[in-house]
Amino acid sequence: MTCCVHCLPKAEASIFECLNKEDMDYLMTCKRNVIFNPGETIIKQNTSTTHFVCIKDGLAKVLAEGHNGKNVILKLISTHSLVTAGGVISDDIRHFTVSALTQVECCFIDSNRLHVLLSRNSRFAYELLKYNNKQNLQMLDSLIRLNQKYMPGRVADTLLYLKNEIYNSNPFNYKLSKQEFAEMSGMTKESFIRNMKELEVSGIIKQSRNEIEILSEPELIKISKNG
Amino acid sequence: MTCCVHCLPKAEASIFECLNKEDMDYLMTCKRNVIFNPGETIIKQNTSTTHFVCIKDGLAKVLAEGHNGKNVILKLISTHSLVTAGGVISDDIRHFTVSALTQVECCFIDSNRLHVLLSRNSRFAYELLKYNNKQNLQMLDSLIRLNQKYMPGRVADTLLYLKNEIYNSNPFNYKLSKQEFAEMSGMTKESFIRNMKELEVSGIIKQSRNEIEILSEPELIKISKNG
DNA sequence: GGCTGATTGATATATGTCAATTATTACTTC
DNA sequence: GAAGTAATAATTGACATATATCAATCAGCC
Repeated sequence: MTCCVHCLPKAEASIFECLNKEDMDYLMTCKRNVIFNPGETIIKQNTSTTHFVCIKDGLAKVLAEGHNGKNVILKLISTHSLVTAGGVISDDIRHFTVSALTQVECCFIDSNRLHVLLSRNSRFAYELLKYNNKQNLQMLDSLIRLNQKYMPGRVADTLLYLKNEIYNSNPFNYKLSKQEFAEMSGMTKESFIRNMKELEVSGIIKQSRNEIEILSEPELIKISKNG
Repeated sequence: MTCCVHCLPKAEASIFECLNKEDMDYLMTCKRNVIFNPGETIIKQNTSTTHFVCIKDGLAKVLAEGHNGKNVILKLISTHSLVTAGGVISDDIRHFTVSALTQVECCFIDSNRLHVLLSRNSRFAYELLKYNNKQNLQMLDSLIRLNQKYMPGRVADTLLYLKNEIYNSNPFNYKLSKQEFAEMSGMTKESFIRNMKELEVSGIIKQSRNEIEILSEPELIKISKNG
C-alpha cells in the first residue's frame, strides 16, 4: 500500500497532488496491485468500468478495436500513467483496450471511490478535467493526422513519437511488431514496411532487428510537415 | 441578461443546473449576446480562449483545420450547445473553428469566470468533466469511423447523423454545401456526390436541390455497418 | 524443423485530381 | 420587375495515384 507514495505524486501532471492524506487513503485502501506479462490484456474494450488503472511500470498500448477486426493504436503509455478508458466518467463502459507490451505493473482502483472524491473535491475534479481535456486534444490530433496525411507523413510521425515521447533515446530498441507500428500509423503492415524501407534507402533512418536509429530528424520532420 | 434563465437550464445535459443563483449571476454578468450571419466565423482555431460560447439559436459547424487547407467537420451544433473549443480548460488555445451555417445567436462568456466556478464548485466541475468525456468519445468514434470505413459507409453515417441527430425529420432541408457534406464524411466533394448518386439509383435515398429523403433507413444502416 | 513474423512483388481497388459542363444563385441594368 | 450576365456551386467523366490485398519467399526462434 505504500507504493502510492512513490507512484502517484508523479502521475500524469500531478492529478493526485491536490488530495490530502485522508482522501488519498480513501482512494487507495482497496486498490489491487497486478502484474501483466507482455501480450496480456490489461483492460478490455466494452467491459464495464468498475476500476480505473494506474500504470506503475512498463509499456502498454492503448487501442480502439474498430470495424472488421481492424485496430487503431491511439498511443503508448508507460510509467505513472492514468487510464480511465474513456468511460469511467460518463457511461461506465470502456471504450478502448489496453494491452501490455512489456511486463506491466499496475494498480486497479475502485472507480466508485474516484467518483466520491470528484464530487467532494473540486480541485481534484478540475485537475482530472484538465487531464481529460488534454487527451481530447491528443485524439483530435490523431484524427487529423491519420485522416489528412499520406503514408510517409504518418510513418514519420510514428517514428518521431517513438523517439521523442516514448523511448527518449536515439537508437531505440522496440518491443512492437510491424503490425503494431502499422496500427499506430493507420495503414497495413506491408505499407509500413515499404515506407520504412524508403526512409532507410534515403539515409534518413537505420534499422536492424529490434532497433531503429533516426539519422536525420530534420528530414523526418520535413516529411511529417509535408503530410 | 434574463435570457440565460430560459437558455442555460436546457443546455447540454444541464451542466449549469448545479449552479445556484449567485454562481449563475457571477458567470453571466459580463456575458455578451452576439448574432452571426451564415458563413461567419464564430470562433477561430488557434486564437486564445478568452471566452467560451453558448449557442442560443441556429446551426453551426465545428471544424478542425488540418494540413494543406483540408478541413474535417467534427460535428454540427445547434440550440443550447456549449462550446469550449477544446482548449478552454487546458492550454487556452482554441483547437477548432466554429462557423455559422444559419443565423446563429449566441452568448460569449468570460472563461476566467468559468475557471473560478470550476475551482470552487465540485459538482459543476464534475458535470463539465462528464460533458467533456462525452466529447472525447464522440471524437474517438469519428476517428474510427473516418479511418476504417469505406466511402459508402461514411456517407451513410453522415446521412443518418443528419436525419436523426440534427434535423430530426425525414425529408430534411439542408443548408450545407456538398463540400461541407464531404468534409463531414472525410472525402472530396466529387466522391460524396458520386456516392449519393449510387444511393439514389439504388432507391435508398431521394434528393432534390435542398432536400434529402431517406427512403430505406434499414438499408442505410446496413451500409453503415458493413463499413 | 516447424512456427510465427518480416519482407518482397504483382496486382486490384478505393479514392483523389483535374478539367469540362451544367445548374443555381446573385447582381446588375434596363 | 424582367432579362441578362457574372459568379459560384454541382455534376460528370477520364485519368492518376495512394493504398490494400494476396500470395510467395525469407528470416529468426523455441
